[in-house]
Amino acid sequence: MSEMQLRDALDSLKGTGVRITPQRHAILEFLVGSMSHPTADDIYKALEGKFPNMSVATVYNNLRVFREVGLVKELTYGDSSSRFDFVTTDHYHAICQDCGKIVDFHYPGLDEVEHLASHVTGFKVNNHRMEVYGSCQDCSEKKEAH
Amino acid sequence: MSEMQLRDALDSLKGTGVRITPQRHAILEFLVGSMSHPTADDIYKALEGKFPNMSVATVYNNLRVFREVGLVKELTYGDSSSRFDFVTTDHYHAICQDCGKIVDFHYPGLDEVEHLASHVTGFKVNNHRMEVYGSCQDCSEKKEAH
DNA sequence: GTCTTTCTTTATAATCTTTATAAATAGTGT
DNA sequence: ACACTATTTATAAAGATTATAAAGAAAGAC
Repeated sequence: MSEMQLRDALDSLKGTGVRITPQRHAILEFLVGSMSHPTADDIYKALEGKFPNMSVATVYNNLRVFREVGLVKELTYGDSSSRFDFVTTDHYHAICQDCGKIVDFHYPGLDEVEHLASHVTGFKVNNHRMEVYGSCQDCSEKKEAH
Repeated sequence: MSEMQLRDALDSLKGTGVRITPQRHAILEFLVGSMSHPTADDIYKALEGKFPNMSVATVYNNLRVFREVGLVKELTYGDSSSRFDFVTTDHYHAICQDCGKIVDFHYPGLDEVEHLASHVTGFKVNNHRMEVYGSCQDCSEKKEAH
């Protein structure tokens, strides 16, 4: 199924006139297969084996291209570096403040919030972002055991 | 009324054993009076006149102290630098993707989301974050006029 | 298949934000 | 006013991201 996602992504790139290079292919493939919301550097390191000469700039450039086309979302938390998430279906993130783990979860409709916000602020609202913060199961258990 | 907020904030600092220096006073005062969600550099520049010798590190250090005490929230969006928001009542942000303007708006309860997330992921959820993105009134009008 | 054009990659340096360090300075309670 | 300790300052360092220019590779035309 993730192969289908990858193929769709590649088609979508072709449709917008973006060239498909081996590096782009590999970055997309890694993102689709990754459940871990990697940083640019994670991706760079992960592909070092396959592309020993690849530049960090290439990773950043292509992540920007993917973001502009809408294939990838950039997540910015408190920590220093952005994380990147392949856009599949709408989901939100639960983030552990102790170990940094990120877990996806679904929630039906926050459209109402968009409508209210639009009404109150006069904005034309396109999308929104939401996360919940706390301690994941492992970390809460560790804390309870002192 | 913002004087009251400032006094409360200073009291709250004293209560936690944090010393009140002229720099801290000024940074808090600026944050309370500012509706613009400034960056650390904005604050630094704004106080240059009053404190010609103040170091950037002082601004960062104190913003961290304020954040740890809970007086200030750090907002990280896609752009390079964090913004800082004096915590008053719970509110959310609408962010213009064209001009960067940030407008506050209130929304009753997203507690339900926290509960669901907690149930689905096993997290102990402490808090959440939400923003809506779009075009502010000025920018949408400009776009319609071609 | 080859050519040509244009986009992309690479390597490197530069920029910008944020943090670390150590010495000098200033709050706070007594 | 004194002493203790936190804070500020100045500076340097770290880390992430972007800019630049030359070399290399996609994609379509022939």
